[in-house]
Formats: sequence, C-alpha cells, structure tokens
Amino acid sequence: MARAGLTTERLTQAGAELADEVGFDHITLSALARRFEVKVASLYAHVTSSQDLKTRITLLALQELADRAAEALAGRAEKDALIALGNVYRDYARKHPGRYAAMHFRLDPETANASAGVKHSQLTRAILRGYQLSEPDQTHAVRLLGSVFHGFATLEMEGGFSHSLPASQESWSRALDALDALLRNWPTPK
Amino acid sequence: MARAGLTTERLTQAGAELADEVGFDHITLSALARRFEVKVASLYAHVTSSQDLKTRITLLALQELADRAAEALAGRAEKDALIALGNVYRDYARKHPGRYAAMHFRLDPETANASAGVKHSQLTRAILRGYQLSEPDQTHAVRLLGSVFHGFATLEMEGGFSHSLPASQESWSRALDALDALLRNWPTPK
DNA sequence: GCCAAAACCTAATAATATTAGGCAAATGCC
DNA sequence: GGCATTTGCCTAATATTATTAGGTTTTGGC
Repeated sequence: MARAGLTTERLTQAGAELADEVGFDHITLSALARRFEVKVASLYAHVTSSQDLKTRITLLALQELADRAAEALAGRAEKDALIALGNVYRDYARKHPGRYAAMHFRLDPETANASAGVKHSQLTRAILRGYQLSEPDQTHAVRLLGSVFHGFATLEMEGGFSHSLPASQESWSRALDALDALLRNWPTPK
Repeated sequence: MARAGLTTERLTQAGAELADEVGFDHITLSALARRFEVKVASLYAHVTSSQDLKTRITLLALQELADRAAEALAGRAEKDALIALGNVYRDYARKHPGRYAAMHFRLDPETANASAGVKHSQLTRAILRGYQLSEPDQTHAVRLLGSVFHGFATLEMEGGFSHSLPASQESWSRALDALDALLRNWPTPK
C-alpha cells in the first residue's frame, strides 16, 4: 500500500494545525496518526515522544511569530512600530490559538535559549529605539509591553472581553494609545 | 480497614494542592487517589469526572483570589488600591501557580457566570473610582489592568524575567507606577 | 445489635503513550 | 533491470489513566 510520507516537519506542521483546532492541551499522537491514516507507533520514527512533538510545535510557533514580528517592524518606528508589533501578537493569537498557547509550553533551558524566543524580546526592545528610554527603564518597558500584549491576547482569546461592550477592538486601540503615551512620558519613581 | 474520609471539598482542596505541585495540566484522578491511599473508582462518588474536579478547582481559585482582592482593597484608594490589587494577583500566582493556571480553565458559560470570576472585574473597576474616568474609558482601563496583571504574572511565573537583570520585582514596581501615571492622565484618542 | 445508607472496592472497557520486533516498499548499486 | 539494503510503516504487548457497573464493608441511627 502507498505510504503516507511522514516526516518530522510534516508532523510538526500538522500538529500545529491540530493544536489550532482542538487546543494545544488536547493534541495527541493518536489524533495525529488518525489524520495521516497511519498507526500511532509509526509516528515514533519521526518524533521521539508526545513531549517531543509539543516541543517542536512550540519552536515552530516561536519562529513563525518572530518572523512576522520582524517583517512588521521593518521600516516602522515609534507608535507605528508599537501598533504593528502589538497587532502581530494579537492577530497570531486569534488566528492560531493553539500555536499561541504552545509558546507558553515549558521548554528545557537549553532548548529555550536556542529558540526564536530570544528574538521576541529583542524585537520588542527595538521599538523602544524611537522613544527616549535608557537602561534599566528599557528593560522595564520591554517587560511591560510583553505583559500587555500577552495578557490582552490571552484574556481576549478566553472570551473575557466578549460579554460586554465596547468591543474588544476598541479597548485594544486604546491600550496601544495608552502604551504610546506612557513610553513618550515614562514616569520616574520619586 | 479505616476509611479515608473523602468528601467533594477535601478532594477539591487536595486537587488544588496537587495542581500547585505538579501544574494544573498534570493533575490526574489517579494521582489524587494515590494521595488518599484509595482506589481511583472511589473518587467517582464525590466528583463526577476529571473535568468536574478541574472545574471545582477553578471555582475554588476564583473564589480565593476574589476574597483576597476584596480584603486587600478595603480601606484603600488610588495608587494604594492599585498596588494592593496588583500584588494580590502576583502573589497568588507565585504561591499557587497551579490554582492560578486553573483560573484560565475554560468553564461553560453558566458556570462561569455563577462563579466568583465576575467579582474580579468588579473589584478592578472599584479601584478606578479614585481616578477620574468615565465610561467607556473605565472599561478600557479595567481591561488594560487585567491584561497587565495577568500578563506579568504569567510571564514571571514562566521564568521569562528571571534570566536578566534587573530583578522582576523592580519591573513590577515600575509597571505599577506606570499604570498609576496612566490612569491619572488617561489619553484621549485624537 | 440491626439495618439502611454511604464509602470504598473489584472488575471490565476504552483511550493514549511507548517499546520491541517484523514485513514491505523504496532506494541505490551493479 | 535485478538485488541488497535501508527506511517506513505495521502488529503486538505493556503501562497509565478515565470511566462505568455492580459488589462489600463500615458506620450511625434506632
């Protein structure tokens, strides 16, 4: 009989799609095997374990998002850059909820360090170039931006903002306005 | 032989402790049964399913956190209240990572509506009384505060801030300063 | 002490993860 | 083009977990 043509890459890609459909927490090797019309044991020639698959999906998501972020930031500065980066995160979370969740899967330190995850903070730091912030305020600002982007995306994804008006899009725009105002006038502790 | 004295409440409580130890995603009825030195099937007299246990842990966490938030806000206003509420969230996430994660377990709408979850946004809204914001800016601000609290707590819990200086505590203080400054001078879109 | 209800158990089924070892299909060498 | 080898996928077996059905034993009220 014809072969399915499994490869590590194809499994990772299909795993990412599966995650977007059923949620990262609910992906299984069984479901993935079913999708390829293949027996579960066959997958073990390409991934070493369920954990391995999840790790690969995580790395894929981190890379995809870093690439989109880098592209979005090209040629933009200040508020333009801030809005672009924020939208990349939010849009990715909305379109790819499973992959977005994958990015918060715990990786072992070496894997994490070799991942595109490190690019994320670098890219966030890059948009601060347009604002006048020096260390250590830059680091504080990077962490605050990361918190807002991640927090908003997560809460919105969970439906936390969908049961009341105004529409969450409105709050998002205002959050970006607020962050811009903040970076433009970063408070110094007294 | 002596009986273990299982009740729904004790299972929920032990489940919450287990979640704090191994992570909410990794709690199992088997592990819980082991902890009580009881067979797994015995648990089904007190919880209807694994899903049911998780739901109960979620409700417990939402309630605990709402109670702590309410207590922390009593007699405080403005920045004092903001700091107190933020710290309640952050401290809870640090001390009870499993329960904190439980709060983002998907509940069916009716359960969610009957939960202490609704109190959270009310309490957040309460601290805005000290600042001069009217609708719909209040809602935008509630959502922003929620995003920062949740985002920061999550990223810190994952160790996202632990591999670089300054210490995350410092960034947290500065984030609260920033939010206070923002609420005091909420930008209007042009 | 007796007896109902409650608490816990054994047994059986099903889904998933994982390992070991087998056969067949594709690949490369002559 | 035929053959050997590698590789891809399979069957089979084991372990863990979730869940249901139905059987005992404990316990508290009388």
